[in-house]
Amino acid sequence: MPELPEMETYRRLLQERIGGRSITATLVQREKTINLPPNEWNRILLGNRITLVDRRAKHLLFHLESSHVLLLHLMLGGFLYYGSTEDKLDRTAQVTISFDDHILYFHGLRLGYLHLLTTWQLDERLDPLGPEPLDPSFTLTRFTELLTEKRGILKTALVDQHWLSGIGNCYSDEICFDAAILPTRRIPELTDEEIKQLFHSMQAVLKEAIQFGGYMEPPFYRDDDLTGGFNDRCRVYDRGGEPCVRCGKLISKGKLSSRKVFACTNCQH
DNA sequence: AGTGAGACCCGAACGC
DNA sequence: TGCGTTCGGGTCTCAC
Repeated sequence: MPELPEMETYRRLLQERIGGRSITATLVQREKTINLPPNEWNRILLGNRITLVDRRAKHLLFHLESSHVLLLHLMLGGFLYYGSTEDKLDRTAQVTISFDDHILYFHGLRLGYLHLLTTWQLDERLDPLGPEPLDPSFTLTRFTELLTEKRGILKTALVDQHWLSGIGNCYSDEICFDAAILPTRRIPELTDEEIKQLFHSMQAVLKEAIQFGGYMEPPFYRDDDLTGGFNDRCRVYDRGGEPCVRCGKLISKGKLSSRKVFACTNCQH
C-alpha cells in the first residue's frame, strides 16, 4: 500500500532519473485519471521540463518548468514502473510519460489520479493535510499537543490525513507494534511515556521503511532491488496467524471500521 | 467530535 | 483456455 515510505522511495528514484529532463510524449489510456481534456493536458506537458520531484504525505509532486505541478496520488494498488518500450510490465498502464527513450508507466490507478495543477491549485489541494511526521519541526512536543486534541482510537488518528499525514493502514500497525501499544487504545488513556514511545517508534519505523525501499510488490525498474525491501521486514501487517517476532504468540487480525488491524495482543498493551 | 456506512473504481486473481 | 465473479482499500461525504 503506497504510504509515506513508498512515495518517498519513488521520489528519490524519480528525482535521480527524470529530474531536469523534458517530457517528449504522453499517453492517456484512462481519461478519468487526469483532470483536463487529454489534448490540453498533453499540450501543457509536451516539451515541459521536470524541475523537481517532491513529496507531500502520500502525494508525489512533479514540478514543471512552466510552474505547473503534476500531482500524483496512487490510492489503493497504484504503482510506477520506469523502463522503455521494450522494458515494461505486462500490466495495464493508465498513463505513460516519455523522456526520450525512457518511459514512466503509471499502473493501477483505479481511484488514483495524476492531476495537472497550477501552484495556486496545488496549495489549495495540499492545505487540508496534517503535518509530516518526519519533518524536523514535528517534535515530540507538537505530537503530544496534537494527541491532546484527539479523543478517539489511536489507529484512527494515525491514519487521519488531516491530523497527521502520510501514515496509512500498514504503517499505523507497524508503528503501534514497535511501540508495543495496541492500535485500538483510546488516545486519552495513553501515558506520557507511551506517547514518547509512539513518537520514537513513528520516526524509527518510517525511517527504516524508507531506508529499505518501502512495502511494494512490483519493482520500479528492471533489476531494482530497493523497492519493496521492507516487505519482509513488516512485523505485523498482513501477518495474521503468524508468530510474533517479539514474543512468539500469534499475530491477531481484527477490524476497525472496515479497516484491517494487525497486532500482537500478547506483547502490545 | 467521533464513528460508521456507502460510493467511488476496475484490474487482477480466482474458480469453475 | 476462457469466461464470470469477487475483492481490495484511501478518501470523501453524509447521517447519527
